[in-house]
Amino acid sequence: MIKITLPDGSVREFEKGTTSMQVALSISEGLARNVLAAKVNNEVVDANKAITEDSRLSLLTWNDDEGKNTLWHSSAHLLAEALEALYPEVKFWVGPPLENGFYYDVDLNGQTLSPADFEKIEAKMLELARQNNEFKRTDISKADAIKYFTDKGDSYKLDLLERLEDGNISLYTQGNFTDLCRGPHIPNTGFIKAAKVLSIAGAYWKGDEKNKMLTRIYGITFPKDKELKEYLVLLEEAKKRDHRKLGKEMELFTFSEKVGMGLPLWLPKGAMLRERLIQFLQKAQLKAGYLPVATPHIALKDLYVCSGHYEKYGADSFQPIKTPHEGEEFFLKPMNCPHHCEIYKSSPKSYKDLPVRYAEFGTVYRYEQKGELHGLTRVRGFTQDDAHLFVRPDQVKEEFLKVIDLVLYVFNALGFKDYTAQVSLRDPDNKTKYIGSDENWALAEQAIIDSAAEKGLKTVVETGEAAFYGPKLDFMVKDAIGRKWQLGTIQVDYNLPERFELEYTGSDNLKHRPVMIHRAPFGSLERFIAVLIEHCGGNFPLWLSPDQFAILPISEKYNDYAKKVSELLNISDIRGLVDDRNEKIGKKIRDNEVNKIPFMLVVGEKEEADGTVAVREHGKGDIGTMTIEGFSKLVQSTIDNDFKTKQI
RNA sequence: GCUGUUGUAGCUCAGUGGUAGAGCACCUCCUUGGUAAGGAGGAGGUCGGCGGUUCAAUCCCGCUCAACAGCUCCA
Repeated sequence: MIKITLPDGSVREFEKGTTSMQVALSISEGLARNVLAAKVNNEVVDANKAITEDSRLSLLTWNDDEGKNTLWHSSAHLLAEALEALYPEVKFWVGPPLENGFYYDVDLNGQTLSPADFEKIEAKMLELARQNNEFKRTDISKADAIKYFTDKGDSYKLDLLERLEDGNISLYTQGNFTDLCRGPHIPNTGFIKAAKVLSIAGAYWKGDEKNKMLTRIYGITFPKDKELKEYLVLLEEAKKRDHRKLGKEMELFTFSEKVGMGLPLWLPKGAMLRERLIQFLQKAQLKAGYLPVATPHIALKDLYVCSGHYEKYGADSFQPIKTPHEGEEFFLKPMNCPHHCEIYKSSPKSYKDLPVRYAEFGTVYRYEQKGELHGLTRVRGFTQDDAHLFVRPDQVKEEFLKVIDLVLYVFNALGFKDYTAQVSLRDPDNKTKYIGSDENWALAEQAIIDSAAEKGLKTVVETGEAAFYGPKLDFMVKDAIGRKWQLGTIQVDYNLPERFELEYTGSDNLKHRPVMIHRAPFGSLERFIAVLIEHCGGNFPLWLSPDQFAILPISEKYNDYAKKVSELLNISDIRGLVDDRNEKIGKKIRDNEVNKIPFMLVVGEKEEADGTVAVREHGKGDIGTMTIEGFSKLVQSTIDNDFKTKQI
C-alpha cells in the first residue's frame, strides 16, 4: 500500500501502482470525468500513470493552467492527426501549447492552406476526438525511435531525436497518429469537445531565417462547446476595443508616413486626454514630495558613454547627430536617468537631503525594429512618466512603500482593479553578473518583498529575472476583458550611482553612495493610453474624457443658449462641445452617442425659458432635466466617485 | 531585419487591360424638427511611390515604402 496526500492535506491509502485516475474515481465519478492530468510530487504526468510510492497528488482539470496546457498539448497532436488524415504528405516539426491554445509547425510539402480549409480541419479534429482514442505512451529506445521516424519519412523528428538521450524517449499514439513526445497527455481525445483553427503563419524552422519556412497552424480547443463560443465572443470584443481602431475613430492620435513610422501624432482630443493624465499624476507627485525637473531631448555622446547606454544600445539606436564642430556628436536621449544623475550632481548632497525625488515627463527615442512597432504600445518616440529617487540604502523600503501607494492610487483612479506584483530577484547561483554589494542587494530584495507583502499585493517572485543593475517590481494588470498587460515598474539601480560617482555626505562626515530607484506608474503615456483605451473600450472615466458633454440644440433658434451653457460649464472646468449642425435632434443624439460623449445636453424652448438642460447619459439615455448648476454638480460627483478610493 | 497578406476619396470598402464607384464625413440649399440616421444638389482621387511589359496599366511584372499578422514559447 502507498499513501497519497491530497491538496487538502488528507491522506488516503491505495494499492501500489494505482493511477491518478483511479484515485479520482474513488473520490467521485464527476471529478474523474474532468481529470485531464495529474501532478504527482510537483511533476505533471498522465492521469493513467501508475503511482509507485508515497506521493502528494493534485488532480488537474480545466480550471488549472497545467490542465489547460495538457489539453492543448494533446489538441496539437489531434490537429496533427487531422492534418495527416487530410494531407498525407505533411511532415511535422513541433506542436506546443500556448497561453491561449496551441500551434503545430508543419511542412505541407508544397500544399497551401487558406482560411477556407480551416473548417475542414476542425471537422476532422472533432470527428477524431469523438472516437475517444486513448493517448497511449510507449517508452522506446533511441534506435527504435530513429527507425520509426526514418520509415515514416519524418526528417524533422529525426533532427529532434538527435539531441535526445537514449532511455528517455517516448512516443504517444492516439488513433492512427504517433508522435515523438515527452507528454503528458489527457486520457483520451474525447475530452476535446470544441476545436477552432485560428490562423496560419509562416515560421522558420528552429526560428532561424536561413532555414526553411514551415507553416504554423494556430488553434484552440475546449472541453465544452459553450466555452469556445465565449472565447470567440471575447476575440470579437478585443477587436472592437483595439486602440488603433478606436484611436482613429475617436480622433485621438494618428501616424504619418512623412513623419515616420512609430512616431505618434497626438490629435487635439488625444492630447487633451494626455494632458489630463499628466496633470493628474503631477498633482499626486507634488503631494508625495517629488521635485519637477526638465531636460533636453539630446545630449552629448559622453553622457551615454558614462551611463553605459552607449555601449549597450549605441549600435542599435538612432545614429548620432553631427554638428559643424569636428568630432562633436549628440544622441537622442533613450532614457532620462543620465540627465537626472547630472542634476543630482549639480550640488553637493547631505544625508539630510535624501531622499531626493526628480520627476519629469520625459520624451525618449529608441530605434525599435520595424517589425516590433505596434500602434501605441511599441513606438520609437514616447513620453515616460519618469522619476528617479536618490535614497540612502536604509530608505529603500520606505520609498518603495510610497511608490507602491502612488501606483495603486493611479490604478484605482483609472479603474484597473485586478493587478499582480511581479518581483524580479537575482539568480542566487550566479551572483557575479550583478553590480552592487551583496548586502545592498539582500537589503533591497528584502525591502521589495516586504513592501509588496505589507501592501497586501498579490505577488509572483521571479528568481533570476532581475536586471544586472538591480531588483525590480513590475505591475501586471488585468483589463476589463481579462487580458494581462505590464504597466507600472519600480526598479532599484546600483549601477548608475556608481558610474556617475554620485555621493552624499553622511552623518559620519564621510562620502556615501546613494541608491537610485527608477519608477513609472504609467510606464509610458503612449502604452498606458493604449491599454486604457482597450480596458474601457473608449469609454473613458469622465474626468479623462476629452469631451465631457455635447450640447444639442433642438433647432438653430437655441444655438445661442447652447453656447451660453457651454461657456458656463467651461468656467466650472467642465469641457465639451456644442453640436450646432443643421440636423434633427435624433441625428445629433445618434452621432454623439456613437462618439461616446459621456453626457448630452438637449436644449430647446423649455430649457432656455427655465435655464435648464435635459440630460442624456451615454449608454443610459434620458436621465431628466436639471439646472446648469445641477448638471455641474452631477459631473463633479461622478468624478469624485471615480476617485473615491484611498488617497495618498 | 526575415516571411506572408494588404495599400483605390477624410473614413469604411466595391471595381475594371481602354485613366474609377458606393456609404459615411464635408460644402450649398430646402427644412427649424423634442431624444439613435429629414430631403435635394455639389465638391473631392496622378487608384502608396518608382521602373518595366503593352497601342493602352489602377489592374500584369520587378523594385520600393507603409500598414497588418507571424518570426520568443524547441517532443
